Amino acid sequence: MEQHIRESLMAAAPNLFGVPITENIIQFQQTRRDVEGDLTLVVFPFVKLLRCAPQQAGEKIKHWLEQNIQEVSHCNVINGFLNIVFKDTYWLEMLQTIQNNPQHGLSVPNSKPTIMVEYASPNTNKPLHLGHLRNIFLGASVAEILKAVGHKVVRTQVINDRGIHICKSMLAWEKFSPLNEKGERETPANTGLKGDKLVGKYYVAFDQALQKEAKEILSQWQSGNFADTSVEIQDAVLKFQQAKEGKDEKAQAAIDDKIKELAKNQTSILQEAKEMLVRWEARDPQVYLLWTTMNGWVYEGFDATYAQMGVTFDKLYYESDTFLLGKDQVLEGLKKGVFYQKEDGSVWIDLSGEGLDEKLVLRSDGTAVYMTQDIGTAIDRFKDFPDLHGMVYTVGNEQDYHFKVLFLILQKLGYTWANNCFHLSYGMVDLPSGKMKSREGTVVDADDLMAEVIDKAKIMTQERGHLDRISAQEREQLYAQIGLGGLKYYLLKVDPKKRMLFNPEESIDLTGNTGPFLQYTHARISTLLEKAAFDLMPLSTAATLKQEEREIIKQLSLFGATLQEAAQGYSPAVLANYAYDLVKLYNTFYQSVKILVEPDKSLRQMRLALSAGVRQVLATSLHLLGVEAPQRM
RNA sequence: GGUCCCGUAGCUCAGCUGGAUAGAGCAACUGCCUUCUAAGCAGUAGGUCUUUGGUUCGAAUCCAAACGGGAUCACCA
Repeated sequence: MEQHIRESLMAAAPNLFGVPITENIIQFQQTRRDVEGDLTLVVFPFVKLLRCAPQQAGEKIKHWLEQNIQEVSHCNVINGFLNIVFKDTYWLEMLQTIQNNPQHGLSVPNSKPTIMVEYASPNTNKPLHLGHLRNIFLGASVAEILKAVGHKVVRTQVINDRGIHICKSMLAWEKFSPLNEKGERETPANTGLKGDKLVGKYYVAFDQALQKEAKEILSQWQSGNFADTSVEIQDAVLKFQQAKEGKDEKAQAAIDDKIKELAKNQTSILQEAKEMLVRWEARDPQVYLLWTTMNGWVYEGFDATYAQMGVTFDKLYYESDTFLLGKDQVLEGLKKGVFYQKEDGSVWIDLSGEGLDEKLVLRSDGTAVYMTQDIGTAIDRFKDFPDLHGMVYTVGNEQDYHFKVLFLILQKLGYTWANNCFHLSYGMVDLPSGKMKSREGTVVDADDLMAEVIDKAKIMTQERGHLDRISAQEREQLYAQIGLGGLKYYLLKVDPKKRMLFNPEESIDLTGNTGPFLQYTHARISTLLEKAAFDLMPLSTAATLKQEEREIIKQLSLFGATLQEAAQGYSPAVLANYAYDLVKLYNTFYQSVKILVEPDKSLRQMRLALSAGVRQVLATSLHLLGVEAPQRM
């Protein structure tokens, strides 16, 4: 409609104003809520052109609109704003169109290029936590949104299944696991523990042992005992200790940390873990068996968590398969002059021209670093999926710099698709008590949180729900839908790039801007339509619309554009806020108007159609957010 | 210190491709269930949009600086 008015106005401009106008003069915006109108044209840009007061210019356009645009009922000009009111028939036809199209707002599936969306990407040494939840819900939702606007989507994750941190839990399990009466070490089967939890337990055990040993070494150093320490380390420690003299508290603490780091490196347990990594890289059968076994436990645990979360993946990448990738590309890039080599053999890229630093891409011993691997993996993915057009990496904002560099390197290597790669960077999740720190035990476990939220939903639903016609089994399902729906919505309604506060109490709230609030409205409309035995039928276009009703149709008509905006900005929050606004409008309507008991048949039918439209768009929105839409609650 | 992100009501957040009197929710207070689900609705109260300059007919929105919070600057991943 905007486009229609814009084009007509531009075509008429030479006659109407005596001069042609450009597109950017015609600026539309949403009409203020306290003013009559469905669409507002900003008059100011015309003022200069026409050399008259805003009021005059507005009146002129107003008359033209009223006479030449069929859908316009009337207009008013206030303070340089031209508010256009459309005819009721225009809105009723809009409602009819929405009603006839169950795909309203969505694009044709697979009509746009393939995008790979990466999210989750956990380490296999500990269970998933709250931070992962934000990551996963975000990535999963963005994948759905991209699909809805027509992209083909490949959902993927990289499983960080190798490295020193994995060896730590393996080693600790070998060293510290008690034996049962059959002489077996602890397993998920003989302890009943979830696999990822069991492995995580030993990762913690490793850290405790490491801290303990490091502490002993530190106290030896403090008392001047360097018997078990090499001369180089001793020198370094002494140097640091001297450097502390005369520094402020903060600087001293920083130096202490460095000394502690040295002590940790001296521990026998860390040495053992490093040796284990070497043996893993040499494919030592014993270590490999241990590795496969323990990772297997973790995968079983993760699968259970993902199932509870309701997320899936189309393709998995394992770091153990990909960690050697990228070296060839780096060497090739070296030939092409993209990279350069230092005397010690290490390979670097100079990004100072782009305002960044120099960055290492290959160690002097020829082994790969994180960046090397990511270069290789990205290129590999485009080989795996020849029709791939771009990628979305859902990774925390502490890696902003890394991805900036990665995309630049890929560009410089000549991969044009690098321009279609996007780092979906999201802020950290804070707790009211501050930052989550695994060492201080303030990490919120994903499984625990989901269970808690479902439990709370159960209690609250039993208090106020309408459960009489729901079977016991369906009730359990409903509690999970409400609990998880609330949690997902809570994490997704905030702009991804912003750091957010996780308040455990608010996350399971049912009132206000919450998941259950949206679900409730969906359930309420569902039972309403069921009771009315609602069926689609042509609407009478003769009805007069109340303000509440036209507001809703207007909002429904914006769904497609909102979806595009959410896709473009990779922001489920945009969609969440849209859905919330829609629900608020509907609830106002619902409370102020009779529907089922409305005696006028065509009015009743129109209001039911309106309700059905809201339910349809709401259900779609919730689905795109990964939130389930219950029929009753 | 360099670079990047953030700063809006007591709290959590919208609004940010410049436009009218800056919006929600929570918390507080007042009403509304003998009528379709009150997990709802209507209302009251709460703001120098961190500060200072600049651009503009017009700035929460754009630019610059300052202040405050965070991240990041490894031959770690």
